[in-house]
Amino acid sequence: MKGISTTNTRINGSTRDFVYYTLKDQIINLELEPGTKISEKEVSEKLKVSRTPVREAFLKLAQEDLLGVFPQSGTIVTQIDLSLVEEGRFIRENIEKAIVREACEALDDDQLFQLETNIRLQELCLEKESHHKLFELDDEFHKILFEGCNKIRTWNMIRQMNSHFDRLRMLRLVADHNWSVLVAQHKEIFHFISDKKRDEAEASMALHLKLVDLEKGKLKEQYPGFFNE
Amino acid sequence: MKGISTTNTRINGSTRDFVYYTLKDQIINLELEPGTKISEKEVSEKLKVSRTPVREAFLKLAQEDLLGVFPQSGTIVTQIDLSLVEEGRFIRENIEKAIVREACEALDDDQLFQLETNIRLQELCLEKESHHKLFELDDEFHKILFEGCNKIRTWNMIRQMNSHFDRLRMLRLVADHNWSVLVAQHKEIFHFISDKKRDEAEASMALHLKLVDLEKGKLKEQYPGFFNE
DNA sequence: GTTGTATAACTACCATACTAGTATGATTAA
DNA sequence: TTAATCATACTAGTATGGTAGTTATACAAC
Repeated sequence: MKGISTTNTRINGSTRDFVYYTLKDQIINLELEPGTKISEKEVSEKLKVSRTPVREAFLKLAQEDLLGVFPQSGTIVTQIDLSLVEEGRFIRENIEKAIVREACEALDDDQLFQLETNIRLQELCLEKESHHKLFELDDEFHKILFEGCNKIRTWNMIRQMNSHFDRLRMLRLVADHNWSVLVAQHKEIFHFISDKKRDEAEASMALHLKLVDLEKGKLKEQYPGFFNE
Repeated sequence: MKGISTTNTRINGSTRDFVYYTLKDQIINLELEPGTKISEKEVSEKLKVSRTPVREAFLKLAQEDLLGVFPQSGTIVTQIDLSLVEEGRFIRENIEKAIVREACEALDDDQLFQLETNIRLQELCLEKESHHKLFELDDEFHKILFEGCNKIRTWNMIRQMNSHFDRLRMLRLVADHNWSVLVAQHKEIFHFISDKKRDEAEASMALHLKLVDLEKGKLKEQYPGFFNE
């Protein structure tokens, strides 16, 4: 039961979404560690809601492979599955390579400005060492690209598909490896886009999304028990 | 309420999944036409189950954008959204181009044989004019490629993301346009794979997934009311 | 010590009752 | 005739009770 916060601030209107976002946050941030056993009843009591919305939140999280539901038995926070991480990465790489090419043509001045602003904020996070915020800005950066290409639903799909990838990203930030590389790459991608250098932008993006890959093994050593197999 | 079958054969164990697959089938097959209004209570009575599993099936279908749920108001089968179709197609194209390249190396003899068998069956469907079966075989063909590359979950994700695309594919088959082109393309892709011609395979796949695109407008004219905007 | 079994304490699943919004249509007033 | 209001009949959202299946433990037999 450890880690389930009781702060009751509803982000969204519906109870179901409130439970969903609360749990997802805690899972991605690894406050709810992989392997932790949880139950509908337990969560419903902690969050002071009935079991129905909790159950529905569980279903959604199970679809993202963040929870493993075993009928009549129990529910656990899944371990990080490296082959799932790889599939997520594979999807992101191939989609975003195409996106970044399109972005070279599609982005308007306002969106380019948004990217620039975003990068500045990332640099600020480097100084302040606030990795949570950096995590969000990283997502935001990529999201802007998808918005510019009118493919926001594609982005949402990727986000759903990449929960395992996200937990690894979070680990990487916490483990305090070179954040600056990440920001530098964003910067590079931005410049290639605004210069409309499609091939370079694509290559840079591909490299960017291979970063995590390299650190997989290291992280698995550092945090065994978070991983399966 | 038209179109909601009452045959009570459980494919899967859980009531929830039974409801989910029943409804999804009917939506993709356009038995439940876009725009149709349905309600939890109505479906639960027809299928003789309680509202809870129906509700949970609704949630899942809503996540795939096949149902639009309006709180305290009602639920409808969504219209086919061409921009969603395009996003689905975009994803498939970029992922499957990468997959088919990998497939040139990754597929073993057994899997190549599976593809060959599949194509034979497709040809049979051409003669028999059974478009439902052809639809399934089409999916199966692509699925084999993903399996061969150890990316089955990527395929599942794509399937989820492509419900709108699927409805258009179904329309295309029903509207009885040249099915033989489709089968011929599968054949071509197969040969490029077994000959390990990566570039040609990729190009062929890209073309294959652009087919639907061309017929969009035609189908929209033929079936207005199925589409939004 | 090991194995088999009964049982008690869980679990998620499903059914149903209740709540609170929303749309609609009749009624009334202008 | 038109516009506003209220009653009513819907809807999905939430709460809760009961069921059937699983797991773990205690204890008996070997």
